Amino acid sequence: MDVRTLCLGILTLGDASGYEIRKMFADDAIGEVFDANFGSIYPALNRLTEEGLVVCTAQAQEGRPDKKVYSITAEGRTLFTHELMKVPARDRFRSEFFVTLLFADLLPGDRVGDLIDGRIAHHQQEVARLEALARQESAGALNTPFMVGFGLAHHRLAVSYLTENRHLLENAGSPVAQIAE
Amino acid sequence: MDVRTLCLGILTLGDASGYEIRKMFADDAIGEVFDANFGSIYPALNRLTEEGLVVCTAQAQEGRPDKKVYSITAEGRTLFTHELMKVPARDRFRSEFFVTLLFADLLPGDRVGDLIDGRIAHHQQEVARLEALARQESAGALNTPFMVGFGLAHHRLAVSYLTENRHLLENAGSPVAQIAE
DNA sequence: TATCCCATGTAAAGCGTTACATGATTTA
DNA sequence: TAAATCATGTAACGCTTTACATGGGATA
Repeated sequence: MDVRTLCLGILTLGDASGYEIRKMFADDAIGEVFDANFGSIYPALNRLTEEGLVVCTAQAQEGRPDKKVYSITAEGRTLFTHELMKVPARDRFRSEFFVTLLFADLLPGDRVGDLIDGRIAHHQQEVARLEALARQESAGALNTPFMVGFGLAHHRLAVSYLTENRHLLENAGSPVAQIAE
Repeated sequence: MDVRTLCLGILTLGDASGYEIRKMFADDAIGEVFDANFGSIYPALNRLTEEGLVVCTAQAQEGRPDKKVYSITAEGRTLFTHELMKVPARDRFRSEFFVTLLFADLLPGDRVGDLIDGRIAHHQQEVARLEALARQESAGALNTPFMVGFGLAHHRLAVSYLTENRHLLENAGSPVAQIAE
C-alpha cells in the first residue's frame, strides 16, 4: 500500500484536488496512520490519471494555478477495494526518542529529564489536537471516532507511562541511587 | 539517525559482528523502535570502517565465512554521543491495518471482524514475546525494562481498545443497528 | 508588513527493502 | 530429511523526502 493507493482511497470519499488530499493527510484521521506530502501525491495523481483509475477536471482560477479536481472511476474503485482485501502489511514504527532513551547512560544527567518533559508536552498537545478533531465529527465516510479514539488512548497512555516510569532512567547510576543501595 | 548510526550505538555496548547486530534488531528491545536488516547493516559497517569509526578483526572459521567482529573507536564513540544530543526526529508510524479499518465501509461484513480478531491475536503474541524478553533481563547497557514496559503497555492497550470499540465498526450501517435506532 | 494559505509541479538525493548468491552445521 | 542457524555480501528496485520553482490572496 503506497501513496498512490491511498490517494485512490481518499477519492472514494469524494472528489478532491491534490492540495486537498494533502490537507487530509495533515489534518484528518488518516494522517494518524499514514503520511504523504506533495512530492508523492502529485506524481501519484498523474499516474492514476494515466492508468484511467481517476479522471481530472481543471477548474480555472484567477491568480493561481488551475485547481485540478480528481474523481475516481469505476475501475479505480474496484482496484481500491481489492487492495483493501489484501492482508495488511505489518505496522512500521520508528522512534528516535526511544532510541535516545535506550542509550540514556551515555547522556548528561539533565538531558534525559528534559527529553522526557518535552515528550510529555508533545503527547499532551496531541491529546488536545485529537480532542478537537473528535469534536469536528467532520466529513467523509472515514471511521474517524474509532481511529481518533485509538490515538487519544495511545497518547494518554504515553503521558502516564512516562510520568510513572521516568525514574527508571533518571536515577540510573546517579550517586544518590548508588548511596541508597 | 540512520542504520549506520544505530550500528555505532550497538557497538558502544560491546564488540559484535554484522550478524549479531542484526539479531539485536530482531530480538532485543531496540528492535521495538528501529528496524534494520542485512542489506543495510553490512554496507553500514563497511562505511563505518572506512571512516575510522569502527575497526574490524576477522576471525577465521571453518565451513563458513570469516566472522568479522567490529569494535567502536574513540572517534566513533564521540560521534555517537553527539548524535544522541541532537533533537530526535519525530516518530514515524504507518499502519495498513488501521488504513483498512478507516475504509471498513467498503469491506464485506465479516472481513472487519476477522481483521480485528487477527490483530488482537497479534498483540497478544507480542505481549507474550515481550514478557519473555523482560524475564531475560539480558546483556547490554540498553535500558530494556523501560522500553519493554512501554511495549507491553502499548500492546495491552491495543487489545483492550480493540475489544471494547470494535462495535463502532462492526455494527456500522448493518440492518440490526438501523432497526435499533 | 509579514506570515500563512492556496495551488501545482519537478528533480535529485537518500534510504531501505528485497532478492539473489553461497554453503556448512545444528536441531527437530 | 527438512528446516533453522550461522555468516557475509551485492545489486536493483522502489518509495519518500527534500529542495527548488512560482506567485497571488487573505489574515493578523
